[in-house]
Amino acid sequence: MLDRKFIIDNVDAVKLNCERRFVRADVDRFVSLEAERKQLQNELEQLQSEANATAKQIGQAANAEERDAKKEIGRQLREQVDTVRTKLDGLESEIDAVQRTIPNMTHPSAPIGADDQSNLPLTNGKTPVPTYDFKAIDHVELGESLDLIDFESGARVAGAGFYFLKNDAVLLELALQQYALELLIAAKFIPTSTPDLARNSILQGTGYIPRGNETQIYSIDGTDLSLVATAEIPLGGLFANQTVDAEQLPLRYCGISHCFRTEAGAAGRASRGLYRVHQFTKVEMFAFTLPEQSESMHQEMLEMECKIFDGLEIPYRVVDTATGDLGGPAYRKFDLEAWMPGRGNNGEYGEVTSTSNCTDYQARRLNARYRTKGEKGTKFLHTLNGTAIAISRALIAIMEIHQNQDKSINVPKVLQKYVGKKIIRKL
RNA sequence: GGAGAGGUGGCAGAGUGGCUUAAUGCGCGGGUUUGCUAAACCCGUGAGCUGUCAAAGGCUCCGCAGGUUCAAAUCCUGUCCUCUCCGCCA
Repeated sequence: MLDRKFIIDNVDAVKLNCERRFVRADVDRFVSLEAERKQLQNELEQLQSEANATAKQIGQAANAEERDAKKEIGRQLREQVDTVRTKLDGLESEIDAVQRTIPNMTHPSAPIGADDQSNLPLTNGKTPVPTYDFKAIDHVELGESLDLIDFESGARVAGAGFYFLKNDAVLLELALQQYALELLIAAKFIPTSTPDLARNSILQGTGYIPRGNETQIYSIDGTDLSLVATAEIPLGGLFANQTVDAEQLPLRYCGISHCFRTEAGAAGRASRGLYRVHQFTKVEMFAFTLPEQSESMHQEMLEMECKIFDGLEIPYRVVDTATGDLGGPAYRKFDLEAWMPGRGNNGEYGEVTSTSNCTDYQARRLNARYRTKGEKGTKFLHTLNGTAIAISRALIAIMEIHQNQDKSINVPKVLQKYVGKKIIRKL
């Protein structure tokens, strides 16, 4: 969330930002509630101060009479304190609710627009979009033909949106993780394998909403836990309520996790096959930085994503995400959209990675701070996340881009040593 | 899963209802002494919020959340975590 003082001091900028992001947030209400809160807070502290002083006098009182008299005063003061505190608590949760609806500020260069139609294409990957002298087919058909993906059994076992990977698809899944991890480790990212479940407080801290109608999250009944939608959640939780020394920054992590998403309401041709599923495996990058480091870290993550997909010989474009398409915590977001020849009628770009700079918005809610040597106090970290490789979507791109007329698939050179073959053919 | 012990500042560690303004030590910062280093000595040193030109001051925080009380690190309840033992288990 945004800093309260910042909102008060920059009401117009915050309102304009909400408009540009097409978010409805009652900033005026926030301002008036916050003013009310401050006044109540002062009142409360005044009463507490008096009550504390009275309590102290009782301990030092000379005789029982005096003590009893003071006790009565103390009792009354505490009653008033309770009354004010109850009011304040109510106000506090109201303010918090409004504050949560206010999104992060936006990078001045981010394109302004309501949805992904306004995303601004920036660059293209090294691999050109290929032309085929045959009718390219989609990964669902390829997967069926080569016995790589079993959607029917997935549906029978766990419902629509689940699938079995089989045969060489399993090797590809592992190969992609290994490949990405090697690049990441070389770039000083600390590899982790994260919990697939997390406490709801961590979900909330990261900006995910565990329950409610539009939740993307599966929660575990009877517990305080949810299945994670991305390793961003446990990795963000690494420094929840922690303070790190500034010298240690930036801290680069990557995490392998399963990702679980309810995808309520999403369906249709664009979500066919592996594109929108309830479970997939992902290697995620996550970084904690000083404020002045976050922009360059964002570029670094973007470059890593490009490197990974250039290495896989997949054509893609980089887009700068439009204001209306940004998630609440993101200050700026870049997506890689891979060319998927089997998508749509004659191929379409489909999102394969995404990297966000959340500045201090996420850290404030997580209460993740840093301390600078020689300076008093602590400040909020900046957090960034980025997809290194989301297996399901990467598989779509690989299968569809590297397909041959006979429905075989060429294994990208960088993966051959893991898969143990150069081409995947019908058995 | 069962039984027990515990969680206090950056670290160690005292504190069983009011004299706690959380002792003391280490660490850290500054200073004095001093060929240099070391040592000794002196001073300072938790966080958040509020307040101010700056301060002083006030409030909150002893894992977390509640409760009892005029008053809670201290008593009670719940919860999380750690350790020991037992059980189960890849």
